[in-house]
Order: sequence, then structure tokens, then C-alpha cells
Amino acid sequence: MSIQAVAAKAGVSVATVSRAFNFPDKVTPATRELVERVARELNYLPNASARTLRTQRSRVLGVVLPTLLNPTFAECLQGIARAAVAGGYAIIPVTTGYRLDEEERAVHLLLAGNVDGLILVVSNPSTSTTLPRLRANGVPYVLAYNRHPDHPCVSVDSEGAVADAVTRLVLLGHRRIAMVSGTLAASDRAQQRYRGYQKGMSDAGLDAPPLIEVPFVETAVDALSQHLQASSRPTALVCSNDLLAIRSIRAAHLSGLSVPDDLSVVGFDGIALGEDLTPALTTIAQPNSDIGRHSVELLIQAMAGGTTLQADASLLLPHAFRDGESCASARERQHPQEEDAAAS
Amino acid sequence: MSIQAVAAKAGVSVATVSRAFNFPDKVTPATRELVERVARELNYLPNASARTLRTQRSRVLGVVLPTLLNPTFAECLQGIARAAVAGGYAIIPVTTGYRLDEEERAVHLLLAGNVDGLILVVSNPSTSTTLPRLRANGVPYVLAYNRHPDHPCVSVDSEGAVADAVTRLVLLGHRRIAMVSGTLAASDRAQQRYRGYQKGMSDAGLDAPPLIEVPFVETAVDALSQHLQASSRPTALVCSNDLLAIRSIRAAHLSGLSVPDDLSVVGFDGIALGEDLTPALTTIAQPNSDIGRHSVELLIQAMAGGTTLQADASLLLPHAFRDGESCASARERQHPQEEDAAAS
DNA sequence: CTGTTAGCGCTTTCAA
DNA sequence: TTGAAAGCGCTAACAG
Repeated sequence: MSIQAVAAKAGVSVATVSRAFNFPDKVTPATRELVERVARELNYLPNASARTLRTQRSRVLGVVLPTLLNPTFAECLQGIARAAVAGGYAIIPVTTGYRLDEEERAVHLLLAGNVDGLILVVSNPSTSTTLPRLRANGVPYVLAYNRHPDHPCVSVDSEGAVADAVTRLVLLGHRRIAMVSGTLAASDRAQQRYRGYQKGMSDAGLDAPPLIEVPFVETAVDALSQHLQASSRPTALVCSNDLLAIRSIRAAHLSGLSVPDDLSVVGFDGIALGEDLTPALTTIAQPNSDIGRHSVELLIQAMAGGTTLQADASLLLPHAFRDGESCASARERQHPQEEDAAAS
Repeated sequence: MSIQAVAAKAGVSVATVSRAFNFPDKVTPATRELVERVARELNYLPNASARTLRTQRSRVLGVVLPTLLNPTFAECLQGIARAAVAGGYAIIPVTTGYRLDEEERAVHLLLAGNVDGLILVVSNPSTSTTLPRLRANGVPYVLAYNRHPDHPCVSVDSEGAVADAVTRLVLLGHRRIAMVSGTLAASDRAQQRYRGYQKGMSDAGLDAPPLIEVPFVETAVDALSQHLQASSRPTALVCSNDLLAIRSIRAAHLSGLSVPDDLSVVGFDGIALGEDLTPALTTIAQPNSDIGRHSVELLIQAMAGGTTLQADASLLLPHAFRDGESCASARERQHPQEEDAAAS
């Protein structure tokens, strides 16, 4: 079913049919209605590829993200999807599993797929090899969750957020506060969050114990359990993401510790599910859906202006400390001299 | 950067360049290498729209699903994404929020977007208006999770699975077993699972109490709490999905009931997160990723043969009862005469 | 093995 | 306001 068929049946030229669809005011109401009626009768749908070929605009956005198995990115993608539809764009998501080679492959795939722009969550903007290429090629793109002075980013102040969270824990009387993270090298977010932790500890005049790094999902709970059974185990855990927080709570349980009575746990991300858990997850909530939405809007806006996005277009969205039930005042234990702000 | 440019620089015809890419054996090794080198130098990427326009194949699959906020579908989409890439296809996902009008809109959008085939999770294949249209238009499609004798479906035996789960609960000594579901009318899965529950209860010679229907996510926990505070509250809950199971556990907690001591909870879906929860979720696990993968493979296979899929291509994948910690033997309470299989 | 060329369906000048 | 026609980049006959 082509524009030719519609034109023939309506007794007008293909140009008129095209105009009737794309510039309704450039044809008389009569012809417009005629064309619309015939098109409907013929069940006509404009051919996207032909239009793209001609206009050099596909109205498709590529989305590169680590995984859909972390609800954070699923929520973000949902936000992207809604905003894209609203803006008249389709999206093609590709997951990378946090692997650099997959990031390259994904970008290559999408570029070959004729996307007009890209939204990406990369491991680390500084070490990414694809970002310079995108810029060199003049492909509009925006980073989500990443934060970097040289790239357009939509993110939150992870560092400040975690520092604040540490401060809260300190106010609750915690002194032995440890941080739990996935592979630190695998993501700039993890690094920023860790820096925030270090800052918070330092601000409180506390020594930061070594980072608890749990690289493998499969062994995370076991690894965490080890740490929780140590003699001077932490009384509070700041986790680099909600999934780790959930696993920490499980590790605590397996170690005979109760959350929050024996161990406080703070997550990061604000996945919706966290609110329905028992204990409800205390977490630093990012506006995941909004991060997606704003990324799309920024990108579409830039593309409408025929430009790429620059670093100064970056957006820092507000985060929120979401109070749950996985955090409580520290109970004094083997270090009674440290008790002060307990009000349990 | 077009094929023309490559041809010119390499001193060959566009046809040769095209062949070098699409049928490497149809050109001499020398010319192939020449073309490849020049293409690389020029950073050439074949134009997908032009190819699609010419071949009438876009190598894009449309995916219609209710939401990405339920990890079940996120896991499935991840499976779809991987299989699609492996098969040389891109995917365009669209979410519908379980709304029929959105399902129509989504299909329309994707068809207009030139997809070669569709994978969809619809509310109800029987009442869907878009499915007949797809078939009439000869568009290859496959349903995921849905189950219907007239359509190609990739699913599990929900009914049997739930019936089995009920049987297990009965063997654990439970008698007052209730089912929790979202809006029953909104999904054929929910209906099938409910039928399985009814069958399980009937097989055990038990009266099935009225379905606990919690239509709204926001008020689900409150609604569930109501039911759990009733005088003759159930000792076990069979939930139509894992999200509801998680909320049921929360409702139990808020009602002062402990899971599994006071209340057993069984979910459905097998979201990965369930294993990390405390208590670990007992659930009927579907192979979500595989459902996605098989859907893609079925579709690609059919399209390769130039045909659409028929109902007899349907796949019934195995489910698994995943034992967790949210289920235990019934403790006798106000009905001591009912005690029998307790071994707690 | 390689080249020439028509044409996929559409938008967009340019004329009428 | 409408139409004729070129051409986006590619593939696939067909010819050589």
C-alpha cells in the first residue's frame, strides 16, 4: 500500500497526498478530506523507511544501557519510552552488561540502524572510546546517570547524596559505617558514591573502613555474610545500589543479624519495589523515570535545532532520601563510649 | 557517506561494493579486501533505510508489553533483546500499561514503523481487536505469556502450575487458602491462574473463599491488610504474581503476622529478585528470559520462511516451583481438628 | 567477476 | 492549490 495507490484512487498526485499528511494546511480542506478518506479506506500507512531515506531523519532514538535486570534501568527505560512516544520517536534499546566492548558494539549497531540520536548509560565517560567517536561524527547524544564535565549528562549528585546519607547515619549514632559496592572500576557512579561515602566519613571525623567490594552477583550474599560475621562488624551499611542493599539485608539475616536492630542498611537508586519490602528499604531515591524523560526531551530539543548537545546542557536532578525501615539508631554494643545520639 | 563514495574511492561499481558486503564470496578476495579497506577508511556504514526500502525487510521486531515496572517483563525483554541481536534484529519496545487502547496504538505505531514482526503480551487474546488485524494483514507475530488456541503463543501452563501449588499448600496442612489477584478482567493470565487455584482447591475438596482482587497498586497493601485481619483469615495466600506476593508479605507484617509462621505466601513469575528477599520468595517460576528468547526465535524462523506463525507453533515452556522461605506448614490455630500434616 | 541501471516509497523543489 | 519529476542509498536483475 503506497502513496501512489492512494494518489491514484483519490485522483490526485502523490505530492498532494504527501502534503495532505505532512502539511494539512497546504491543501484545500476538500482535498485533504478526500485524501484522508481514501487513505483510510486503503488502510494506508506511510512507509517509514522511504520517508527516512528521503528526509534523512529516522525519528528513532538509540538507548544503550547496562541491563534491564536492575529495576533502576527498567524504570528509566520506561520513562524514556513514554517521553519518546510523546515526542514522536521510537526507541531501540540495547543492553551492554556493563561491558565496554558491548558498549562499542551497541553504538555501532545503533548507528548502523540509522538512529537520530543516542541516550546512553556508559560504564565510565572518561574511559569510553565510543563517546569521542560520537562527538566526532556529530551524532547527538546524552548520558544518563553518568556525570562528566565534558559531556551532556542527566544525573543526580551521587557524591553529595551519599555524603548526606552518611551524616544521617552518624546522627543516628553509627560509627562503624561501611560501604558496599559492586566492582568499583566498572562504573563512574560507583566511584562517585564511594567518594561521597569517604567525604561523609571524613566530615564526621570517622575512619572509613575498607570498601566492601562484591563483584559477582552470585556470590554477593556469601561475601557480605563474611563481612557481617567479623568481630568488629559495621553497624551500618551504605550500599551503592538497592540490589546490593537487598542482598545485604539477606546476608544480615543469614548471619543472624536483624535489620535494622543489629544493622542499618541504606540503599541507592530508589527502585519502586523497595517501598514494598519488609523492612521497607531506606534509600537515596533517584528520579529514574524523570532521568529518562529529561534525557529524551533534551535530545529531541537539540535535534529539533539541528545541533548536538553540549556539556553545558547537563541536568542535575534532585534526589531524595527516602526513609524506610532498614535504618535505625545504633545500639551501643562493645563500644559503649561511642553512644550518644541513641533514641531507639 | 554512501555506497557511491566507497565505490568511487575504490574504483569499482556500487554493485561490487554491495556484493562485497552482502555476498563476500561473489567477489574476488582482492576486491573484497579493497572494498573493506576503503569502507573502513571512509568510516562507511550501510544506510539501513535504503536497504529496508529496497529489500522490504527492516530487520526490526516490535515488542508490545504491559510495563517494564514489573521485573517479569523486564527479564523477558532482556531475553528478547539478546536473542534479537543474536539473530541480527533490532527491537522497538512499546508499553501499554495493560490498556487496550494503548495496545492498539502500540501496534499501529509499530506497523507504521515498518517492523518485520511483532512479539506481544496482550491483556487478553480473545478480546483483542488488534490480533485479527495483524493476521488479516499477514504480519508475523507471536504472543508471549498469553495462551490461546487460535494464536501462536509462548507460555507456561499457568493453570496447572497454580493447581500444583495449591496441592503443595494443602500437603503442608493449609486449609484456608486464598488467592490474591490484580484485576481479573485485565489479563488472561490472571484468569488462568485463578482457574488453577479453583481446580487445586476443588481437587483437595476444599471450599475456595472469594478471590481477593486488588486492582490498584497504591492501595494493594492496605486492601490486603484488611483481609488478613479478618476473623477467619487465610493461613496461606496464592498470589497471581510476585509483586503481589511481596505486597502480601508486607501487609502481613503490618498486620502483625509473620511470614511464614502465621501466613504462607506463594508468588508467581519467578522474578530474580525474589531469591534475594527475606524471606526468600516461594514462587512458581517462569523462564522469563527464555519466553522472550523463544518468541524471537520462533518469529525469526517463520519470517525466514516467508510465512506467519500459526497457532500450532505454540510453545509451552516448563515452569518450576521454586522453594523459598515464605511458605511453611500450617500451624493449628482456632481449628485444631484441621491439623494433620504439620511438621514444623 | 564486475558494471549498468531500474526502482523501492517518499519528500521537495520548481512550474503551472 | 496542485502536479511533475528528481533523487535519498541501496539491492538485484541483467548484460557483459
